[in-house]
Amino acid sequence: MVIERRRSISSQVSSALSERIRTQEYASGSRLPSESELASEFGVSRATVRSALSRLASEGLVIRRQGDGTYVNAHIDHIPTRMGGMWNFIRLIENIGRVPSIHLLDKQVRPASPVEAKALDLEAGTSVLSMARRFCADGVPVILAQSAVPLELLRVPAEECNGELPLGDFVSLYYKQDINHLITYAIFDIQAEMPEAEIRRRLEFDSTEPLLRLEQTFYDKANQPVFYSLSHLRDRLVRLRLVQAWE
Amino acid sequence: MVIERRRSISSQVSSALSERIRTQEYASGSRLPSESELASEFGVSRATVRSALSRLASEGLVIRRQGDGTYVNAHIDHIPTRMGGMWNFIRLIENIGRVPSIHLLDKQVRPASPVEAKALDLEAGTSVLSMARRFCADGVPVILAQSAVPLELLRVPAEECNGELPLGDFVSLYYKQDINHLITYAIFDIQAEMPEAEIRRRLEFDSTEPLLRLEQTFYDKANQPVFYSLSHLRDRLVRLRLVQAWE
DNA sequence: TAGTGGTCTAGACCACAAC
DNA sequence: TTGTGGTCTAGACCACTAA
Repeated sequence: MVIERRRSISSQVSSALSERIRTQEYASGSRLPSESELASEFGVSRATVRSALSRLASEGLVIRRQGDGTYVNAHIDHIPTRMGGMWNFIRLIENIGRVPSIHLLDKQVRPASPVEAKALDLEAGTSVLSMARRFCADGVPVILAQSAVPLELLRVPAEECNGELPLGDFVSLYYKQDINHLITYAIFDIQAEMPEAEIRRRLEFDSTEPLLRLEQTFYDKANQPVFYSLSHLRDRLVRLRLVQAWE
Repeated sequence: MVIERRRSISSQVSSALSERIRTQEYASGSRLPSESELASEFGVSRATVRSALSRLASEGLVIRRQGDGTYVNAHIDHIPTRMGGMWNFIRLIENIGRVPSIHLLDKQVRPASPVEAKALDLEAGTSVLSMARRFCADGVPVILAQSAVPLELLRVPAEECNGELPLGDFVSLYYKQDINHLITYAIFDIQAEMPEAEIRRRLEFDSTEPLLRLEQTFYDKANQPVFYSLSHLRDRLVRLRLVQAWE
């Protein structure tokens, strides 16, 4: 592994390790080299290796046992969504082994609705870029997302924004700041809901099955909301699964 | 703060800091003392303070800004559930400002159902302690939980287990190992569901509102499942909200 | 420019599990 | 007993923000 200067060393080490797990170089359930060995191999301090391993452990990818060793978590192989993958619908769909696609149903600049204004901490009537998007798995509609972005945060005109990009790309391309430097945390609200006719129509199904209603608000470092989205998921088709690791 | 030897120093520091936030000693939105100042005050190294602050940041309780300072997250005041609080129904109910109570509806030792056997990685027909429990908020039923524990993990006879204890207490009292040393991670599966008549009856409501269906499996350090639970939440009454902090 | 948080190091000691 | 991960320190330097 070539150490670059741009990214932090511990982040590069953790990427390298998770890559080895992905490629089965460290087989599922097997024990990793000890922290000291990894430190020698990468030419970094043990503290740096520990920082990298902590990240993997918090994702549930490895399990650390004092006095014993660090092991690849065998159960996690089949878990599609780690904590934090909840906002990433593309990954959610890929994780069930389907090919994801995004279709823009509607895009307009309009005054924020009362709910959006409250969530985004805007004056009533402030303009937002509103988009309705449909996520499909192998062409089957599975998620409907209605999102709102404060116009003032965009560095390009709303007309030039491609509404069929994943959230990460969208933010990287059109926001005034990079997503990694922009978003620090998000709040999710999960409910079960019987969808209205309009939502059923847009998801192209007509049964009476309830949907997962997922409300998401993303905040930046200044603790200002920068993205709001209300989504409906056909949870029979795309599963919402999370991993929670203790410390 | 008196430093004890039992708990780790960083854990004690993080408890002390979150207590100060709770009591408004550090007001909502205000800046905390710098890491160096906190290190001097507690008489520990800056690295230890950083470790404590990292925990709070991952819970979304504080926001750290390089070159600026560490701030109490003002938005989090109204967020009832941090990531990881999902398994704690008592806290979920307290967080909406209600008084929680647990009622045992059913308790028996029986062979694991196929679903339970699969989740708990048991041979078909292995005995489990099965409990049906109802959680109330101010006396109103809001959550129904059906749990299964492998009998062999208990250090007391099933008859002596009090079924009206929160999960943490239950594990502490009756499992062969302490919960903090036992459970390392959990997997959650969330769906929306129209409840069967039996579930509606036990939750004492009769409308056609859909419920959140929450499937939880807890794993120990040896990566063995130790607790399985299938719950139904009246999400109109008790909200499922999560905070996800980036690194 | 001063002060903040972010990263990294080298070394020490401890708690714990396997042998 | 040996080797593992868990904790902590003191110090250094960097990246960034605010004044």
